[in-house]
Amino acid sequence: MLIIPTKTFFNLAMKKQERIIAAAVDEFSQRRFEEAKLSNIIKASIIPRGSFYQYFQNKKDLYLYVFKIIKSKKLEYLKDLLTNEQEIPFLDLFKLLYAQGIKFSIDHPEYVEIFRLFISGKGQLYRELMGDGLKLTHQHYVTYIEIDKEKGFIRPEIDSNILANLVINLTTNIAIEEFSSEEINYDELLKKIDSLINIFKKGVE
Amino acid sequence: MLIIPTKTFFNLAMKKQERIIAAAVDEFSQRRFEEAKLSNIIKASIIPRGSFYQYFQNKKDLYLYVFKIIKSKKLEYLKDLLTNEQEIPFLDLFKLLYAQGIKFSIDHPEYVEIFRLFISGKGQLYRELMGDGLKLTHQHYVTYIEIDKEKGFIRPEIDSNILANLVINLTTNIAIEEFSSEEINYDELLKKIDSLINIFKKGVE
DNA sequence: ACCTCCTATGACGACCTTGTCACTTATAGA
DNA sequence: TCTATAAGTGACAAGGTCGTCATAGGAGGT
Repeated sequence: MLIIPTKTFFNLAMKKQERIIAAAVDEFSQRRFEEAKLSNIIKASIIPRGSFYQYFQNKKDLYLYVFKIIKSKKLEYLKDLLTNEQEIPFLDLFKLLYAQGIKFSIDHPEYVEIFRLFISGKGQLYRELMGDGLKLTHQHYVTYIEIDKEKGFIRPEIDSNILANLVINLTTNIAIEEFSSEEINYDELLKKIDSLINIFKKGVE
Repeated sequence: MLIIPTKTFFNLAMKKQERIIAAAVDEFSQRRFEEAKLSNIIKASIIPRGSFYQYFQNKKDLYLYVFKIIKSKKLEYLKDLLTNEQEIPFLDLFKLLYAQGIKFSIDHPEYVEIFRLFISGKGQLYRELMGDGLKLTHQHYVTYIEIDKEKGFIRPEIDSNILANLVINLTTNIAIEEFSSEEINYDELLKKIDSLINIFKKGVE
């Protein structure tokens, strides 16, 4: 999955590179990959069609590059948590991850939109890029959950797989549904998350 | 949102009508509306291009008709529950709805696939067809939850909106993720649902 | 046999997309 | 100033889409 914009692309003036990427982000956040129009990107970044093909092999190449940028930006938000050095209980760790995810959404709504379109596509690209990524995350979570069970933080009857699924589903779906469109207040969001996590912790009854 | 295949369509021999719908279901379950190709449907149902436009105004018309069929079939599975005459507690009602939803998924995987593509599209069509449908469901659920709170089935501190969201998210997403691809055992599924509902009821701690 | 109404048919126009290619311009070093 | 290398350029081919239209076919009534 090597992503190679041409050497030519990197030789370009920074402003030009940025203009192209910005145009691509704009287009890809409005239309999923298959429907996104290179013509729009070209128009918006004011480069001739021919030039584009000197920077990237094709539309997909550009998409992958944009995706790579997004991925690394998101990682910056999560990297401290992902190691879980302090062995935080699973649900608390999840709360933090969730909160960081939301922070990311607020800072970069277009990126989130691209990701949302990507996720919901479930097309060939999805399988290509995500591969077993989600399965790994799932396994990861299951491990944390099992550890929590041993420590007595989580009841042993709970099905680890189902809980992990639930939680993954939350991050990929609810976060977006709930928080992307309307005007957003970070502190209020944190309260919502608390509320949500509490449902999981104590149950509703 | 009137859907009108032509009178001509209904005059057609039943077999022919079914052939066309089957081809449409097949195509629309593989590609979302925008990407679905009329050419494929025409090829698969072995009718000339010109004929198609005597049965339906256009691609969208056909899609709407297919969608209408799916909707009514799904309603058959849920109709007894939706009235909630016996005033079943919310989470138990939800369990039943969920189970019926899964039964539907098993019986009509192609329909589910069409619906999944539709949901994930979030395009213009989505807004047109769903309108405030989901918001109504949400409000519906919130009402049930509040009733349960009064009855003491649900703790009053629980945020009704968040719980309703969570539950809606489950029906539209997890059911599909979890249960569509692999070989399926209905009884085992029911156990899984129980397990899931129990997380909500009792919490994980 | 004729006339009317409904259905069948596929070539075609209009449109749009991606990627190519032959050609031009600019830059930088000798 | 000359030359080599890099970047700029847009018309165009190839391929695909949807929806139309002019014409053909068939069934039934008079």
